[in-house]
Amino acid sequence: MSKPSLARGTRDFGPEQMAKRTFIFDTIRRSFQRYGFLPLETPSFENLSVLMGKYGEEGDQLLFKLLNSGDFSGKLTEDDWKEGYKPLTSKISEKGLRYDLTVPFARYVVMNRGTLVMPFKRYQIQPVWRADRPQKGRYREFYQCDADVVGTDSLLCEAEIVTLLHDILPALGITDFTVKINNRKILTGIADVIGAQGMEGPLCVAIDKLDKIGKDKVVEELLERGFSSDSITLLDPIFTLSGEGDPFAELKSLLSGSEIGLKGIEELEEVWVLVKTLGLENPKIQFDVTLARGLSYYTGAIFEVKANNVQIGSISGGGRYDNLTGTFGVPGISGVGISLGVDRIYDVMEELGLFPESQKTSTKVMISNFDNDAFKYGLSILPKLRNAEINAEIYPDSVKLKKQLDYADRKNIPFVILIGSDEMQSGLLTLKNMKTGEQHKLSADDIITHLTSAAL
RNA sequence: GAGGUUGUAGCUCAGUCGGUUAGAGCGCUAGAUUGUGGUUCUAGAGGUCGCGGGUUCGAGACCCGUCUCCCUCCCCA
Repeated sequence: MSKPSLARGTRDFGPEQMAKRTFIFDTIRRSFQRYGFLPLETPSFENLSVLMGKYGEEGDQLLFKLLNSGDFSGKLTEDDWKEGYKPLTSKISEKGLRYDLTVPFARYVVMNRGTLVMPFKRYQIQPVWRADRPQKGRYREFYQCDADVVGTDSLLCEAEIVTLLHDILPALGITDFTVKINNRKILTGIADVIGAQGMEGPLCVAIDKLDKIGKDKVVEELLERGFSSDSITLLDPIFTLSGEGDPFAELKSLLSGSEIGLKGIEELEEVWVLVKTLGLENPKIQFDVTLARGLSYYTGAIFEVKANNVQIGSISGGGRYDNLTGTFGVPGISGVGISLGVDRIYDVMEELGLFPESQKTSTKVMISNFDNDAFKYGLSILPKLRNAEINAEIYPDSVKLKKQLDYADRKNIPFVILIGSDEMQSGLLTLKNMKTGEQHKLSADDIITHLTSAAL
């Protein structure tokens, strides 16, 4: 017999936490629905052939792989062991836990493309798993809330993602946030212009750290990653490019030699215009050339949302992927989406004290259990309360009143009905208000009326 | 995956240089109070000192391994 323990990076959610989490889920779901997204659920695990290769090399490593069931090692040879763990893994594992909701969604779209109404807008709220090393705000099991549109190139989708975020976050009480936006095409353009074609991958990784480690360290890293010093010199104006003034105009002259780079800027300008047309006042959006995001499938706009004044990573991220379904044999379906991290949003709200008070009350009234006769009498009252839509319970054991009231107190139950011989004889039950301590003798019907109208 | 750090009662934590029976606060249980919660008082229960090995006459403390928490890198929600 060993002490029970939680698997690394996982958590239980007690009743109190669940009340808060449900609040977050409900708020997000309501906004998704208001924008016309339809619900979808996909399995917790998928064939590895679906998941592998979609998140870069790093991502493949972070996939939780499921060991084949049964005699998974029966057909292995000595050589299989000697080849190392990577080839071995593919021989003993064919399935893995989902890493995000976007790839399973792409799989779903491909498999159902004949029946879907295009453009298809879906939302999906489910847990995902990553074999990461846990840290503050980083878990191995966490929920994502995704909303994606596939089957249209319209930049309205990007603009609607911006307004959607401005709907959800303030509804949760998070008012101080920044939606950072960039475009992969701009990053590609930069790589072209500085003579490092095709190297936007490593360029992104390094440039992404600018605000964290500073220009000098970024330059250092770029040199290590094989960029020539000429290229880095050409990159210089990018470093000094700030969100102020008209960064687009500045960038345009820098990228004048790159068709794709200019396209990226054009797209972003269009998004800005659409956001304004949609009537969003004081949009908290910021163009950030250094925003890169590692996920390899993004091709257009990329988003990241940061809650300000808290030490927690981004609470949301997303972007446009032109060819995600291409890897499943169906090219030409463009999609764009956003993913919100409930667990990080929870941490942010906890840190800022944003959860509304008194969500705790679940039972409104408890019937006491004085003795066997009173218990039976109470059982006849209980369904009347419930039929009147009042959350009610009866104490199951005939123990001392002290204990029963203590139970009600600790469970935050605002009212208790006391039933003894007097009450049974007269039919007038004692209703006790746990907050004020007041008691009144009332008929069962009057109690129902009173509880239905009571503010609590 | 690399580095650092933590682990003692349900919770938060003391525990000196390696030395007798490992402590406190909070919580929990019971009573003071035979039909009344929160406050108060009294009593009580509760420990494989993360786990495994080692050094020692003797280990909660020292050494090695391992797991876990938290942190940095990498990457991400």
